[in-house]
Amino acid sequence: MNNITDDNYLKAIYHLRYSEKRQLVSPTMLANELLIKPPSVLEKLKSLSTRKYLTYDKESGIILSKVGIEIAINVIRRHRIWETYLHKHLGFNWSEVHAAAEDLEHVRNEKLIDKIYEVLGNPEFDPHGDPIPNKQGIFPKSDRKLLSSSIIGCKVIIVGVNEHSDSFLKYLSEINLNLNDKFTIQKIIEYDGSIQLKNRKIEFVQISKLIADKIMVRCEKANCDCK
Amino acid sequence: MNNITDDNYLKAIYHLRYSEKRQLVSPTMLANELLIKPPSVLEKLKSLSTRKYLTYDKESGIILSKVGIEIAINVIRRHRIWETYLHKHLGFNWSEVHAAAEDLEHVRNEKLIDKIYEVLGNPEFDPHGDPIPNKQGIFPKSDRKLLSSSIIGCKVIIVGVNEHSDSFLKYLSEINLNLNDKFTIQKIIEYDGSIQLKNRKIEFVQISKLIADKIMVRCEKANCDCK
DNA sequence: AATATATATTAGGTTACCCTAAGTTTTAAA
DNA sequence: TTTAAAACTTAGGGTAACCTAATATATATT
Repeated sequence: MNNITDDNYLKAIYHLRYSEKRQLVSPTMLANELLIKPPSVLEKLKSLSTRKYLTYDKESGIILSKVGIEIAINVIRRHRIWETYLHKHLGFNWSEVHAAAEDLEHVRNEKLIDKIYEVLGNPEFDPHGDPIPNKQGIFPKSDRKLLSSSIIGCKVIIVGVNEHSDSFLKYLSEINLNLNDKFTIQKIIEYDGSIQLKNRKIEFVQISKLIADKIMVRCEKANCDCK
Repeated sequence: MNNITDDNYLKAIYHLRYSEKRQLVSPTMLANELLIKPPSVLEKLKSLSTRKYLTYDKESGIILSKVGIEIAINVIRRHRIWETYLHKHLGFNWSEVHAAAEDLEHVRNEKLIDKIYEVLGNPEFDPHGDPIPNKQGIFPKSDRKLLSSSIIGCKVIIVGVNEHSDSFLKYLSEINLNLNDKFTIQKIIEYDGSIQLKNRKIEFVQISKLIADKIMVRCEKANCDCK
């Protein structure tokens, strides 16, 4: 609880570098991510680099040190474990867990996080399908791909989303797309990349490419040609 | 999570005024309670009084406003609900719950606290026997008195403790005194006020006045002369 | 009452974290 | 390649929350 600001900077840097996969993380990108101004970021970077959590220079951008990565992964771990707990044990839905976890992720009580992790049965994925690192900081493997990269005939199972906004998650709930649902790809409209899906319960649903780009799936059709 | 410092000041003032029952709360008392220096307290009091959470002058001392009391009670409520949850649902013991709850009490997520309160069945007392205010801020009634005020023959049930330190709680566990245990007062040593207790499981245990002053009990002997 | 002690208060300083304004340096477009 | 736009950086400022040192005011003690 004492280093909330540190937590948030390191988490944001990690996110840009390893989730959004930017090969260079700049101060301005960080400023946008954290909704603060670049000079504030510059100042904080000095402090974080003095403490060896990262290095920064204009050519290479911001690079987390080993310790910096460890801290960031731990914050992410706490966040995702809490999200899972709120969802599974306390009846929070998809779109509610994130906000609460934003606070809970800063509570550094090892016994607490170990305990709820254990109670949950050491889950590998949170309610958005995001992987939960184990206590050693290792992320579980998964063969997820973008729904938008599916082809006709794929039998996909929804394993995650790349956007956690309220409006996005509410939309998915409205059209009855939920984590772990299975669908067959019925048709792909070439012109705009829209995708038509169906399964037993849902005879027909069409989603735009924009949406399909934010949904992660695993294809379970044997010998499918999808990559 | 945004007003952790406010929370802690208001909680400490409330505690001094209503739990320790000081009829006047002074800046120095607050400083000692919060482990900071008096000038820091004076400064913060200005801010809190500007925002109408309290008034302060040397004659009357620090007096919480209605809103100030409300906020303090809410912090206490969250703290005690979390303590209860950690104890009942997550296997934390007496001496572990306090530290974790110190952080969790600052998480202002109404749905979260409502939910765990509900899951617990709207408990009236926390694992230390302290009363949990309901959502309206009303504390449950209880007829607790100090163990040190008991007399020979009292049949007491331990309903709470007035100190939450690790060492104190560990000592109680060591001598096998736990919340809700029942004992008969066997003997009181006049010279120093030490008290000898027994029950089915424990043939003999003697505790000093210092300890007895920190244990709250309810006497269940009919027509007992104890006050 | 005089003195010692404790409390209250003011003054001034530090660090963390944020800001705006204004140059500098890149990068990209014309 | 000159110019315009974007990103980087420095300078200087503000607020919150802490501090020490020093003074003022009570409160006790002798």
